[in-house]
Amino acid sequence: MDKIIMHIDVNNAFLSWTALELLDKGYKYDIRNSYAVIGGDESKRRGIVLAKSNSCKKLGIKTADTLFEARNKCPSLKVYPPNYYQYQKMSKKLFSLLSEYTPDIEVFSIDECFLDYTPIKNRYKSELDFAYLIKDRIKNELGFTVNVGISYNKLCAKMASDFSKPDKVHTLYKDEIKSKMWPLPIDDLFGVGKKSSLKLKKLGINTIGDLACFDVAKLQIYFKNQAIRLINMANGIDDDLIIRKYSEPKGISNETTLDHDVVSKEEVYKYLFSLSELVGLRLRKQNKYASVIAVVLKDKYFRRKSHQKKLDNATNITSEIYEISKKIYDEMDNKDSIRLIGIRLDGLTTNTFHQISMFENLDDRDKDSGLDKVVDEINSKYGSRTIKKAGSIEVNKKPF
DNA sequence: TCTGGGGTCCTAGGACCC
DNA sequence: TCTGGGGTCCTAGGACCC
Repeated sequence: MDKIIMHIDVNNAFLSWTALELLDKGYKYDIRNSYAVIGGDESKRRGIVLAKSNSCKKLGIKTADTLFEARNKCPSLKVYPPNYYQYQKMSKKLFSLLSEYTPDIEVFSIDECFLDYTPIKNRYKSELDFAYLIKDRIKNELGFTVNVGISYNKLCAKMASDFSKPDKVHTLYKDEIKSKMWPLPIDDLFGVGKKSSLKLKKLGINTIGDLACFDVAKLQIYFKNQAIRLINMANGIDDDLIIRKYSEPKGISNETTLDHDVVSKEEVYKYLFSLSELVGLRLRKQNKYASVIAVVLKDKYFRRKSHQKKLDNATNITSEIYEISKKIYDEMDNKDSIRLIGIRLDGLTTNTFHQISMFENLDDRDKDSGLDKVVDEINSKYGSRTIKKAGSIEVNKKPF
């Protein structure tokens, strides 16, 4: 018997959640009903659209547009800054409301999740009944709207929740694939982005239905191993049915766009130090160690470059992360002035297989590890970044 | 005042080993 | 004189997602 999977997706999440925050603070009107977007800080060169109201959408404003573009499309546009603490708070409220019904929930992002309805289906009249129940409860109790997609696998549930918005429940059963999904433009298929859609259109594939019926062998010439997966998806076939209640992160990264392009090595080092602190703290919070450290750069031409190093011994010590990332940066021999810099930790393990090397001073390592612990404790007690080590600069305020 | 930040997965090529 | 091939690990970059 098929499973019944639901996908719950908050409509204009960041905008809705900021709207609620403002109403709470006594704002007289609801920014959801106006020409408003949530956008980054232009003076810090982060001026893009993170979320938009429905009226803005109608004018053609898209997520990730520059605010400059957005204002061209809508001169009376109002821009509000994101508040990630608020978003986290609302996200928690949403998922805890849903958890009242079942533990079988996979959090997919801050504003989306999958829910396995199969084990609880006998408690309700129908899946539609249940979907409307949770949708309306969220609207009435939490104050924002969601879309709910119902299907027999995650892919199709997600496709369904995207059909028409806001505040809607949609189904996409097997016998509805042809009528509801095939007419959609190929760009609407989950996993098909700009590059792939361009390639597909050159092959005459313009709708999901076109792809569903396309010759596999011919598609393989252009998409190699991805061809079968693509055609399967267009036919609503997705073997990933597992609801992952919690999945271990594969990597931890922090990156920051600099408010001006930077060439000086000393300045780069300062950013690397702050980033090391950030990723190190997050790593230690999870009781993990990293065995790969990568430094990521974006130059003024928006070209991304990265360099990584596999460590003999996994680490979670800020000073080690810093020293290694400095070395990696030096090896990159970067000559361009850079716009963004980041550190990514990969190959996360729960223990460090530390081998004593001849040149290593274990006392130092213990000292550094102890220092991290003290700093972490004080920061968690009195608010993050109460303590900053010398030379550290503010790089990021996001709590996640 | 033009273009974020945090992720995952895939691919291709090189090194190295047997 | 000609010139294996399979497997694994590592790295850099690309594509895509929210």
